[in-house]
Amino acid sequence: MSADLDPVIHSQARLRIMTTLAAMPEGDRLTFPRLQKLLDATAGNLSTHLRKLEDAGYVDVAKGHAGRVPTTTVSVTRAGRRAFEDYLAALQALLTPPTTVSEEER
Amino acid sequence: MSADLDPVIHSQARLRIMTTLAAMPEGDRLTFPRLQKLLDATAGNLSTHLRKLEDAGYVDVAKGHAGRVPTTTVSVTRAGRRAFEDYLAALQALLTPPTTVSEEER
DNA sequence: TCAAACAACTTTGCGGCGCAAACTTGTTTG
DNA sequence: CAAACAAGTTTGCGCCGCAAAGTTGTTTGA
Repeated sequence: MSADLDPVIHSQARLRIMTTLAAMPEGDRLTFPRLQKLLDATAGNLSTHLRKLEDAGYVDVAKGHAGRVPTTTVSVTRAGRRAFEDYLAALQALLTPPTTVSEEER
Repeated sequence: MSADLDPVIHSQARLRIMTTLAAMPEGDRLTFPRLQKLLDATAGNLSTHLRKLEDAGYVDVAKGHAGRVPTTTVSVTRAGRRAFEDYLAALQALLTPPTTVSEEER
């Protein structure tokens, strides 16, 4: 009945990633190191989480070059924003207890 | 800096358990089967999650007898309520992005 | 009266997840 | 040219969550 929380988003780390990215104006991107610092995550950790979000189509990970140094940048996709909104709605619903439980007895 | 989400609470299943129990008046208890039905969980699943919450001191699991049938009842502890509130606060904080990121460059 | 079905849990087994250490590739500095 | 550094990625391992199977005790029905 009640929608499940998207497991791709429901995890401390990825939830923070999504929150951070979704707060930016559409189209804006963050560099990998910047995001890493913001979240205070290890690179390895961030890398694997980003991969998962990417596999789900929630973020776009692009390898570009800043000067001659290869730099990875990240942004939310439309689908990502949508999934995040859905997640928030589901969370809201979950945190609202079933309003004085229906009258089905034991 | 930002407080972490209590991992004991941050999980679809246990979050729902805590939400349900915390919505009840202090001292009220739910039977195991009732809770199981409310959450639409398997007994095994519910059992292990309750154990974890119990180990953390967040719920009180009592084995009593209804008539002559042994019945397990559950309720939140004071510590549980407190932990749940803390969790909600931490979640709120997490979902509020770092308000236009501090001016530490690159 | 005794066995078969049922109720209420608990334990087990296993696949998947998240983490940091270790590795890779490329760049700058002494 | 080597040593240190930066930016990621891959690997290995321990923990987690799930449902199937098991346990204990009770009710039903032949």
